[in-house]
Amino acid sequence: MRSALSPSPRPTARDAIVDAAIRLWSRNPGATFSEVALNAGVGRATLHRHFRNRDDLLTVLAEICIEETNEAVAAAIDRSASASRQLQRMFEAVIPLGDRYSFLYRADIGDEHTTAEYRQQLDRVGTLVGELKAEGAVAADVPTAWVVAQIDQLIWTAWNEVASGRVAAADAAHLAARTLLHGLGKEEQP
Amino acid sequence: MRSALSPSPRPTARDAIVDAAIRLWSRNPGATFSEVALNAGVGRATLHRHFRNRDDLLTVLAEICIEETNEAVAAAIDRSASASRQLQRMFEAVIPLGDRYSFLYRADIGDEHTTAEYRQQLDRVGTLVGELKAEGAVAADVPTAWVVAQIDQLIWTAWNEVASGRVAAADAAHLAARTLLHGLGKEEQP
DNA sequence: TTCATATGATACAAAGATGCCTCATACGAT
DNA sequence: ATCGTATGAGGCATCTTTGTATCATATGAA
Repeated sequence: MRSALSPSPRPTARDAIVDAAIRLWSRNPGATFSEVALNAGVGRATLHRHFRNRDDLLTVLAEICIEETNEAVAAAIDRSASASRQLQRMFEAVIPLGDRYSFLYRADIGDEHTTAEYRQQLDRVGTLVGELKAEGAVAADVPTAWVVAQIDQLIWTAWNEVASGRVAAADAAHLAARTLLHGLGKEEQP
Repeated sequence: MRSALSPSPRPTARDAIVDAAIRLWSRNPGATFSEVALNAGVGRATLHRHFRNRDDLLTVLAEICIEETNEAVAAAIDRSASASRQLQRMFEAVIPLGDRYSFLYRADIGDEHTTAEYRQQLDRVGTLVGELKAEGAVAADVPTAWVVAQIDQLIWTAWNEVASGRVAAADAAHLAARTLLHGLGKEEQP
């Protein structure tokens, strides 16, 4: 009998499927189950054994994404630092993840639990925005929802520009933070 | 015989299809041809008479979008004004169009001509960015590609925030321009 | 009225995706 | 070595979508 600590007996197949699905659906959201199985190097039957249907797999992917993002953010954030510093660290931690999870932007997740967790992530960003405002880094008259939307978009835009080679990976996080806080005009205090 | 000026004899059906497809695919990009036909109030056969297949319809929609966007921008831009002013006017003109054409963001257009025209639109924005830099409204050290990407994203983000009621429609364009040029930090010169 | 054309309803075949099943096999734990 | 389990290959029935064709009808122009 296997240890109670590893609920999945042979995780290789499952992991291969998850990886293949992420890789494949990033380029083609309509890729079929057969293609995913082929790309994962497993039989289509095996895929159905692990994931009942498309939505099931998609939900699992979304939850993995959310979990990994939470971990990355938690590891990067230093709550004793200034809010601006936290913002910068968050950009650094999350932008590289865009590579793995950009496809979720086009997919629509039906699962309630997943969407709830996503909303919770946005809420946490909202809290950070509140701190940014309190700190004076963000103007109080700007709607918080607008700032949150900008942060969200900046992450994907930054990843996209890095992925297409138009912006250096090392610059992305700083560029994103600068864009949000100071805009792209000439800096008054260099 | 019909006038040579109107190549489409009875434009109502075609227009109804286009409208329905835009409306439907905005919410569900995977909506079927039958659904589009039903929603347009025409038979599925009629739909096939006007558009050979899905890609055909999608390409036409994309071209309509590009055309309308070009017209809106052309009508709004006053080339004798400052680049900053032109940017603001462009935001004003284009943000409301997001309502009609947001679904194109998730669709992938295979048609070469269409993608070429889209790239051309981005090039025009790039030119405007060049003028913004020359004018000193945008810092010279920021990659032009980054600025273009920001403008592109701002349009959709702005529309989305307006559509969801979190930001007033009247504020959107100004907020977008401010975000891009000055960021969301406290303004040094109020 | 008469005629051409667009349309709606319907049917049909082809293709693809999906979900489920079976069976022989390879692998790991014991 | 043995046993249990996951897997791969393949088959199969079903469902949906798609593209096409047919035919009767409505509409608009002459």
